[in-house]
Amino acid sequence: MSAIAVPPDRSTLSNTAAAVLGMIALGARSGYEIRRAAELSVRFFWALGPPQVYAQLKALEAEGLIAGRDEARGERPRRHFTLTDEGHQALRSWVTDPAGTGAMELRDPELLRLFFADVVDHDAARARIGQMRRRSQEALATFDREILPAAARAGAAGSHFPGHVAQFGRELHEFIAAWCDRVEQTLDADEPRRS
Amino acid sequence: MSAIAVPPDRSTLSNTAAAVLGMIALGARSGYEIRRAAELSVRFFWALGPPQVYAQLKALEAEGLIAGRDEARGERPRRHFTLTDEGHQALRSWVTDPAGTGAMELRDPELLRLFFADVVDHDAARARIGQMRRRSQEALATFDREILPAAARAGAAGSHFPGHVAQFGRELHEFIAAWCDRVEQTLDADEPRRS
DNA sequence: CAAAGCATGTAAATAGTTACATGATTTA
DNA sequence: TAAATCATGTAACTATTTACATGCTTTG
Repeated sequence: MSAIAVPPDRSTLSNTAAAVLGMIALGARSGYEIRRAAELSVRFFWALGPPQVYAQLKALEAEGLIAGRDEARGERPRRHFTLTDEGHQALRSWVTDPAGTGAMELRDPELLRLFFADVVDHDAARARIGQMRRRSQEALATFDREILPAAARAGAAGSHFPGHVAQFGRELHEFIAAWCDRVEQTLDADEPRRS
Repeated sequence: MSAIAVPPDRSTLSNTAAAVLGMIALGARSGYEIRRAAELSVRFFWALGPPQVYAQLKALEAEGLIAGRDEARGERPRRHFTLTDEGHQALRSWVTDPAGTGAMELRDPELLRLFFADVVDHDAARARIGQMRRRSQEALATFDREILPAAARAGAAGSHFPGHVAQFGRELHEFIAAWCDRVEQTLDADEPRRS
């Protein structure tokens, strides 16, 4: 009953390390490019902060999974990275690894408020649901405007799964918006809104 | 364009503080009871680790939002808490606060692997999708066996929103499982599995 | 060429997790 | 009464975020 999610020995990549490695495999070269590309793709199911990106680049290079070369412009440092053969192999192993799974973690302040909405009146609760629906509608717009086009570019370059996953994100928010509509109707049925 | 998510001044509760406060409002008395109840309810959209619970209890009591009394048994310490009037008011303000919203954060190692699945062959990718579907099916079983019954108990005691939110969780995993089926079919259409 | 914005990276602070320590209570 | 399990809490560690520092590049 081994409960270890991600062993700290470096034979297996951590998820964050793999995310950085994978972004390079998809064509991002510098830490900055990784950050930008991640904002348009993995961001919605695996956020990466700047320090994590640079820390992982350092560690991955030390392990020989990526090779960096200096591309500084003047005083401004810059490093460009590519995968080594070991890096490609490590990424494939990580994707395949049947032991390498884990729970989906969700963290949503709006659902949290809704959970406790019995302490306020129905109008306030309905306001929360409206807020939650609006948030998903804005997310849908972001997917259509930014994330799906970026995934389409990856698809044109031969990588199809970013598109599948982006589509998942879009449909997830459609599901949430539709759910908000349904609870709101349930609430209205329970206690009709006084017009 | 104030980008501050949760101001550190204590006129507004942090989400985690509110989660603890809310669990007490719903009837949990000790840190331990909060932890147990949280595992059966808010866990799936707002996880709470033990140290966070006890840290928040201390802070909430210092602010006068909860009142604690000693209920030790022998050498073993134990404290039972109830909301003060200020605590009730703070919880209502937090639930209502229109500025108190934030992004839904998702973190899913399985989606992350799927995102990079172009580096492996189709059978390996299909295995990942199968893994993801199975995970949601197990989650569905947990909802049916534990989370929905707990929410029903809360409903019997007069709190209906836990039930709505639990239902959201269940339907979310139904959505995910159905999505897995659909991508798998898309993949099979693209490259029929060699039987 | 000055100002604005883009590109690159890091330090410091915060939040969250893992693992454990230990006393009470139940059960064999 | 010994062993197992339940209940309660904490110390130490790790991950993540916020905010910033700074140098290039473009544009008015």
